Amino acid sequence: MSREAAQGAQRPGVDHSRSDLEDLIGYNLKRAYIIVQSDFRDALGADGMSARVFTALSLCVKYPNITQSELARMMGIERSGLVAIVDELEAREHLRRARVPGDRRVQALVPTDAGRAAYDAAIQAVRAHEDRLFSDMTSSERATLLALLKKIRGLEKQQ
Amino acid sequence: MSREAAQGAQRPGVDHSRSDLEDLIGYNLKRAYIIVQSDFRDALGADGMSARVFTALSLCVKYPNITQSELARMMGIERSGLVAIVDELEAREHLRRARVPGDRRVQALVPTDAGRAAYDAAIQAVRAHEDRLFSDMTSSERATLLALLKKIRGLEKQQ
DNA sequence: TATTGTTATACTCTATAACTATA
DNA sequence: TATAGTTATAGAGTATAACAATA
Repeated sequence: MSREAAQGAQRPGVDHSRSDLEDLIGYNLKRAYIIVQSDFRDALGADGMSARVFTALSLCVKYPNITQSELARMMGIERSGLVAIVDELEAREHLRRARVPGDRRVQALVPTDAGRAAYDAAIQAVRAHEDRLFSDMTSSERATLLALLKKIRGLEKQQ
Repeated sequence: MSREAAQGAQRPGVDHSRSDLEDLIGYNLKRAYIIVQSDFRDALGADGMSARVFTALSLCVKYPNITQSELARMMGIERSGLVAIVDELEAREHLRRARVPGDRRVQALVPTDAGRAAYDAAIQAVRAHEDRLFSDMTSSERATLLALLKKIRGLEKQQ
């Protein structure tokens, strides 16, 4: 007899097969997030970019000459936390910190050709990872999920 | 003129208003997760339980006499990581480690009356937090989101 | 005074490896 | 040999506070 069955037997008539947790969006969001992030890591390999480095590179490619402060704000992290991310991308020679004429406080982030190529390869790998992981979900389900997640993102309180 | 507009002007005809990231489930999942977890923390207060401690207590209440190994497996974390969680719950006097007759290696986790009361209060606070945070979403949208997140949870590769 | 990038530091969460006591 | 709980340790990822350079 399994432990679960043994526990259930302690309180007859009560369904122990589902926890309160299973009804919580936060709990399900966390568990789903862990699965997807784990698969992302596997897909990009041992020396691949982490999700946050990939995100930073994506935004630098999309918005060349973005400043670190702007990038941090877009990513929802502190400026201080971005330093190590930019350091890594610079060490990989995917971008460089460029001085901006007119404001010597600012560092513009400029992707290199190698950085753009690395991003193109990475985004293909990431799309392949999602296509494979979510192959049991229909396009409609994926679109619905995306829309609902964006709705949650819209609920964020502005600070 | 905004920076985004300035950047868009650099490559006419290309829509820079949306990043590749916005189409990725993983990215949206992460951003949504951060918002919900942050609101969870605010809702439970400065000396409230963290999400993982709340989860552990929930499972202990639901499955009294669960072992630490079983609880770790249910939570998807290592046994070693559970020690600090159980330590905290024991320090709060929400549960106790009980010796099990017949196998002296095992510690059964038994919620106290105070633990059950604390859980009842916490689950109410958590439900209130989700009801408030997701008040712009219909019951149908929330149910759909839950179902899709559970579908992702079902994709986890078994180790 | 305010902002940009940076450093120092600490905290949370997690994992791996090794240990002990039991089985 | 294998398992349950534990400890030591390290690595992400994050935040806060303070600083120098610059505006």
